[in-house]
Amino acid sequence: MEVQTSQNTADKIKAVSLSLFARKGFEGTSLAEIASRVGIKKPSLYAHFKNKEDIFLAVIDKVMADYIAYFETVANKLVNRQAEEKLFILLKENTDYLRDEELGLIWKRMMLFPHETLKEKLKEKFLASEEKMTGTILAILKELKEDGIIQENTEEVLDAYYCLMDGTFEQVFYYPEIEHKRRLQHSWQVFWKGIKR
Amino acid sequence: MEVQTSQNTADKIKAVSLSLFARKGFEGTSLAEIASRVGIKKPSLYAHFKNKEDIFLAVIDKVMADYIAYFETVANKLVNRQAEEKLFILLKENTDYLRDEELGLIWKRMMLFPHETLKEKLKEKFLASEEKMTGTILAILKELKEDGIIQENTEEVLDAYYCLMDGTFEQVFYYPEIEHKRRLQHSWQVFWKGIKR
DNA sequence: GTCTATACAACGATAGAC
DNA sequence: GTCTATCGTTGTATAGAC
Repeated sequence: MEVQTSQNTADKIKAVSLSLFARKGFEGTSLAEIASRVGIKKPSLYAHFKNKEDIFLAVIDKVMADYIAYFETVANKLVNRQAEEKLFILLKENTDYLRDEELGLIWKRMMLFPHETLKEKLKEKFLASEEKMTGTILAILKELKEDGIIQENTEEVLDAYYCLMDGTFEQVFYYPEIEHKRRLQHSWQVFWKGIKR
Repeated sequence: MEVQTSQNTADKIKAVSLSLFARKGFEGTSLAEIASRVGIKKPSLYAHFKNKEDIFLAVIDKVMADYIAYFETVANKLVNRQAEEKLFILLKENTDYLRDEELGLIWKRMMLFPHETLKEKLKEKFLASEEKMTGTILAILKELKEDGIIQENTEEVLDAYYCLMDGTFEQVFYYPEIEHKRRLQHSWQVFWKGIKR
């Protein structure tokens, strides 16, 4: 196995494109700017990718893979923790990860304004990661219920947790980190009081 | 005062543009398509607006004005209601209004991915409506606190309420109406339990 | 794999006749 | 106020030499 000392051109294209697609969207990003930032001429892009959509899909694949990999490391952080802590860590780590501007932005763009012709492909990829998340959450809720810490109505708790997650996710982009932290803390406290026995 | 029997051309342009900007964004919308849907030729647009940005700003102005007007009618619905109900109605009406696909989409786009050169102008317009909202919420919370119904920590309650609002707003776009209604109900129940004395 | 050169369509915008 | 005609630019994409 060879050691990769530096990014090859295809990877560099993907990295540059991620940044541009995140900030400017699919239509707002031109191949000319991508090529320029990579340091090659426009036609050279076609030696690595079939066309613009092909570049976009490669970027999305990487974003998804990175997110799922990150989720695995978070799941590892949860072992040997109290169930209550697990629920909070899951929430906090998620927003911390997506706070990374470019990652969070492209994630948001994908989910809210998917490019028309790529809608179906994106939805598939997204559903896989969502199922994983729900499985993890449900396991924690089961634990909490068996210990008699939270109420019995799992669906209510799960719906409220996802709403909490979506709300804090949204707010990552409006507010500076320090303010967001306070809002997250407060929202969590109310949520926790709301689901306790 | 004359009675307007049908839309004039400028209004038609704004209506068509709202729909296109909402679904395709600023860059994704072409003047050719706007003109085509209005039923005129491209250069005729310039008899009504200075350029593309000018059309976009006119659309945004209308969206904002409509939203503020709607908020007024909601505020009227609140009188003679219990404070708890007020808080819920405010939440529900807001998502109901933004559920209108085109309105909600362009609102979301504006706030999350404002067009670079229009960022400042949009922010101003948005802040005005947000202040109004916060004022209304705080008045309700004060009422609830004085009656000893909810806890004393107003900042915590306000932060959690906004998170609830942002979360349900986000979910308007993911889930079909019937599922969203259930999620809203559940999230609200947990929130309410969480802020009660 | 990278380049120059170029094709070709679509873009926003303007000129000027009616 | 609407049109035809057209400008200049930029967009994606391809051909073919090195």
